[in-house]
Amino acid sequence: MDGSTTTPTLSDVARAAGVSYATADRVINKRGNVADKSIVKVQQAVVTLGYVRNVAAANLSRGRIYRLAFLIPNSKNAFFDRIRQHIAQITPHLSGEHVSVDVIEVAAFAVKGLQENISALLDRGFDGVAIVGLQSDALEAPLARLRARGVAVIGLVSDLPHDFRSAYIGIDNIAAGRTAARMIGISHAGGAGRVQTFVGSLDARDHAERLSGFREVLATDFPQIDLLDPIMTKDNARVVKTKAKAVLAAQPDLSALYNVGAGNSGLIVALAETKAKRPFCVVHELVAHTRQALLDDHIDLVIDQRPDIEINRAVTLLRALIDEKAQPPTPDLVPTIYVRDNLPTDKQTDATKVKNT
Amino acid sequence: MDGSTTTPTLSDVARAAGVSYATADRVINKRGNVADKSIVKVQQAVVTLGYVRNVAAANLSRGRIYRLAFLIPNSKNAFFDRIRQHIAQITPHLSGEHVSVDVIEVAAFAVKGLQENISALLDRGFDGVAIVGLQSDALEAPLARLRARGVAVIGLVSDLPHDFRSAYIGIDNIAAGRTAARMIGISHAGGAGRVQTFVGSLDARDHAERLSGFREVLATDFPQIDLLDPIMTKDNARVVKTKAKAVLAAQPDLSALYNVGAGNSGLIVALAETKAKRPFCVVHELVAHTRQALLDDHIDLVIDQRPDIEINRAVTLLRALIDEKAQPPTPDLVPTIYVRDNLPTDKQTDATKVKNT
DNA sequence: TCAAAAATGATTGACGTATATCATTTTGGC
DNA sequence: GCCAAAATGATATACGTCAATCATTTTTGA
Repeated sequence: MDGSTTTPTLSDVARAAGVSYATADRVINKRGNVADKSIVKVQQAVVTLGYVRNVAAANLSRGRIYRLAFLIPNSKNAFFDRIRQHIAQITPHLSGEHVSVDVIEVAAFAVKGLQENISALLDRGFDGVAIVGLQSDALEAPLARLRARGVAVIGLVSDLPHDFRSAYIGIDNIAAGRTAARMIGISHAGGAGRVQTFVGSLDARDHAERLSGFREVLATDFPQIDLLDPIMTKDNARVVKTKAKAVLAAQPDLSALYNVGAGNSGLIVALAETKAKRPFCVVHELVAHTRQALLDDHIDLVIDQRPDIEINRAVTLLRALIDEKAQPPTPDLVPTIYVRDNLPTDKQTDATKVKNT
Repeated sequence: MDGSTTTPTLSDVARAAGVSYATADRVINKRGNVADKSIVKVQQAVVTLGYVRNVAAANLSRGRIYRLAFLIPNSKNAFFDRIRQHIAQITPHLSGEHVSVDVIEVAAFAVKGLQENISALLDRGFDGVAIVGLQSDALEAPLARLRARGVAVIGLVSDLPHDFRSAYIGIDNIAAGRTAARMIGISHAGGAGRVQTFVGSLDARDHAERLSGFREVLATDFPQIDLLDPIMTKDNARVVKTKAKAVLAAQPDLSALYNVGAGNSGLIVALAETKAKRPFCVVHELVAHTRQALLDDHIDLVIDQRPDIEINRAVTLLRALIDEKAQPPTPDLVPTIYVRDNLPTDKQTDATKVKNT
């Protein structure tokens, strides 16, 4: 419809600007030694022609590969396993597009360790880095140095100090907490109730945010539901199990239960071993055992952040940042609610492929 | 870690196979006039070297652009508006990657019209087509002809006859119906109830599937909830409104309501105008008015299929099919549950961008 | 005004593939 | 063992960009 005008090349730009190809190239690639007026002429030609450089050709020429790094906590927890696994799965496909991905394991939740790992990235020649972050001033200096070298930096799952990264990819944890509360509210059908929450640590920003969102909605929209003080678990499954068993025994009229953090395997065991009718249960992150618990009817709801999608986004975004290219509008990441009926197929066990007939 | 072995080129393959570049090329691009033993030698070299052709270089060389078409019903409904809008938004970004997208409007739900539109694609030189399909034998012949020309064909949102497309991108509608039932069940907190469903037409495969999934779960897991016979609406908002008002008046003890199909704007008006305590309401597809209805507390849940994600997938998948390239493992599309607390930002009104600092 | 410095132009060879041409070698049929 | 047909090799150009070199022109400043 709009005429098949071929996309303009840098030669076209040079011609339109009335300069040589060499000069246009010097402007585009910021090689210096160009008069200001030439720069202006080229820039104008770029906008009037709508020139956008052919990244494929550019990469072909310079033999570029995108060197990416992911800093992931070394927690042996199922959620991060899922992340690591997904990265491993896409790596071979990415190498076909000339992007290499290194996963760097970081001591979990240790500011110092993360800080050192970030500093250690400096001379490794990465083009972009995605970091499962922490909110700490101590990270600002190393991040600033990294970015000064031209490395693209984004926060993943858990954010970094805002001014020291280009973007954050992850869900809104306040919204996640609010969603949990909404669902628990719905499950009470207007009746009264009593809810117990489990929290890893309130120093973890995501936990604190979820809990505050949860409280908000419960207080505002479901005042007839009592909220007990949260139980601290350090995200440890054994702790969760012990404390959950104690609570279930002590509070037989508990109507709902929300685990803000990790350690769900302990919770699931505790619930499975309870004879009495169990409370309505909401947890976070779909992994093998929470999936199974949904199917076994030991829990009711899983709120998931779809880390696989987050990782794909991170790769795409880092590439765009490295190429200094605009991103197309991207569907939002939202806290995803799973019940036993809308589960994705289990990729680990079940290898469903697209049929290429 | 694994040594920075450069990716092998076709010249490497030729050398390893002991043939000339020209012959290797003849094999790779199926130009014919090659002895069988040469074909074998080249193919072996390909696997031992792990050669994968550099698509970027190939496209650069042949100046290829991917010509894609989307066949979308011309329904003036908000859901398809959303699809059209998303396509329009990504089009400029895609053209930067040498893919052109044409949207072709098709008379809604008319087999004949769809059939003719598919036939009309034959000589338009498309490389790939995504079709919001119908299950009808009448489509088989034109689809077969299209694919015989080497055009990649996939079903979108609503599937095509299975053997005549390479893949289907859309949600599992049985799962969607089951999910609706699960949520309605939860909202009853074990109590009894009575549910009214609204259906556009049982000839529409997606509606029929949703309803059957819905029935299944309700019968199995929530037998104490009565399911009334579905009300037919032809997906017409006015019809929905009239019938909804009638039902709400006649059945004051209705505990839940599920609209399987379209016409939600009518339903929302009917609910807004009802004085009595309204039943628990579940509908499909997040658009401006269902979003607003969630916020206004006129409905409780929206089950969405995230058409924007589906479209992105369609584009990616078509490209992979055209290039005869393997797809990386892709996160599943699942029916997404929205409450008022986990809504995505509204792209229409609210332009949140990634900050590039 | 002249030399030095700065800017510009012209040109070239990669990168990996597609595609074409033409010459040469091998094969098959009789 | 000869000829046509089939297969193969050798080679060139193009795609759009990057990166480099060298020659030439323009500007600057004392």
